[in-house]
Amino acid sequence: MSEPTRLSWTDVRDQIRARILSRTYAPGDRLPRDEDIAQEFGCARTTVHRAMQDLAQMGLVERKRKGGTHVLSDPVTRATFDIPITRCEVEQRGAKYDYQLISRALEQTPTGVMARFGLHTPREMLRVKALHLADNRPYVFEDRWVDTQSTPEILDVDLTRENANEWLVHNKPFSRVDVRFSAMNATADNAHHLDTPEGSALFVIERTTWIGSAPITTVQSLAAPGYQLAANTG
Amino acid sequence: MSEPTRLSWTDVRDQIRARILSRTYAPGDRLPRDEDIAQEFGCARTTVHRAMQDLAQMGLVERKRKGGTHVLSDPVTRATFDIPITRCEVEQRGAKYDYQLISRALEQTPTGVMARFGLHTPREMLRVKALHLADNRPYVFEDRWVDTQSTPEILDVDLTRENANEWLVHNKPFSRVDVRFSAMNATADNAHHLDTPEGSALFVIERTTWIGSAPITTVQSLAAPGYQLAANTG
DNA sequence: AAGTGGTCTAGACCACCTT
DNA sequence: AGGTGGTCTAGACCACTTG
Repeated sequence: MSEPTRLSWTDVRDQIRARILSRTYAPGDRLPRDEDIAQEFGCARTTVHRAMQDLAQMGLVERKRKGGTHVLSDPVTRATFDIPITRCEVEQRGAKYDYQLISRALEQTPTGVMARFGLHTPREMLRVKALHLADNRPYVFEDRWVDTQSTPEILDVDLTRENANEWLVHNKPFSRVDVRFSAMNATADNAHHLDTPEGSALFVIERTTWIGSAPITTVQSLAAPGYQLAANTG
Repeated sequence: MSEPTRLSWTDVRDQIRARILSRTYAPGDRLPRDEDIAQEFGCARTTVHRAMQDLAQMGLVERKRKGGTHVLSDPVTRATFDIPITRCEVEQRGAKYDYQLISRALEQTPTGVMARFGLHTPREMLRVKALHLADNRPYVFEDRWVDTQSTPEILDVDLTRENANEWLVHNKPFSRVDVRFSAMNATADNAHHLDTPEGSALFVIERTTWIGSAPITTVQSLAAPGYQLAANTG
């Protein structure tokens, strides 16, 4: 007798997904209750729950207590990106990594930086500009602000030798992060550091972190032309 | 007696995360076995498992059978983005949405498009250029290729009235998607459609979909200057 | 008020990976 | 070979939210 192996939650997930793709469950439809699906597949309700949890996280269905499970009618594409330490990113491309400190100074935060942190009053922070190189070519130019109230230790770090990006990642855990992507034309200053014509289109990553509600750092990373960020597969 | 309420998996997750943030469990460290943690917290192993699953997905720890659970030593920032249907995006900003078809023609795929699909030989596809407007101002210019082998129905759609973006999302489910972000300078043609100076930095979203291994569509969306994409919070 | 998803438990077995 | 995470089950109770 060919007894079928027991269904796993991924099997259930894939079957349900197939039904959604084939419009057996069409956009907007309400799916059967977990318990009924469990009965149909001959598995425990927990297994169906695990499958549904995954589908909900992928953005395929929406689940509400009492409301049941519905196929989203205007599906969104959900993509996840990993933003590694710049050195790791460079080395993973098989390139030689180098780092140059460009400037380091205490400055009052301008309104743009205050907005990123959600602050209403200016504050003195450490501003650090630095360049990351891959195979001796400019790779990413970063303009960073570090809050010296939450992170006074940064003042003692020799940033000519140690990279603020890595020092923070290794020494300053954060509890909240905000990430934004955009594009901008290189200013004369940017262009100079990145060795690219003024006005070049640069890919911009803005990353701001907090510990609790206290600001830690915000950084605007400008990637040299040609930079492309790919979503995680899977 | 104040009997503490039973621990939920989110409580366990938050406690473990706090220990990681406070370096109780430092980067590279191996965490205790799930079962030991369960005993410490006085809960079932399943509950610890659920908590760990979440931490692993956040990119804070790595789990391996037999190898145990380790705190990642080079943590990555993981961010999730939702890319909605353009109309929804515009309407959610409280703006009026409009759409204009710019061109529609059968063309041989150039090498760039073949590469996005992973094809080795050129193929004739339907190329559709269109403009999305918010409050009568150009918002996103899209340059799309639709595979007429997998999606012949597209040839019968009146794209002057119906928007290829939405038609595909509602009628052509996909099983795999690739998303990439970059930046580029507006060409004369782009600049004209987006009503912006030539050379403006444009935010670029490339989105390619397949059903099984068959290509469906690939689209390069160029956002008007000022566009910014924010990661999901939470 | 009642229906539905969310979670917890305890135990069992499986599958992968390191040693 | 053995240790660890991964999953399944069956049952129970809880919590949200809709009618």
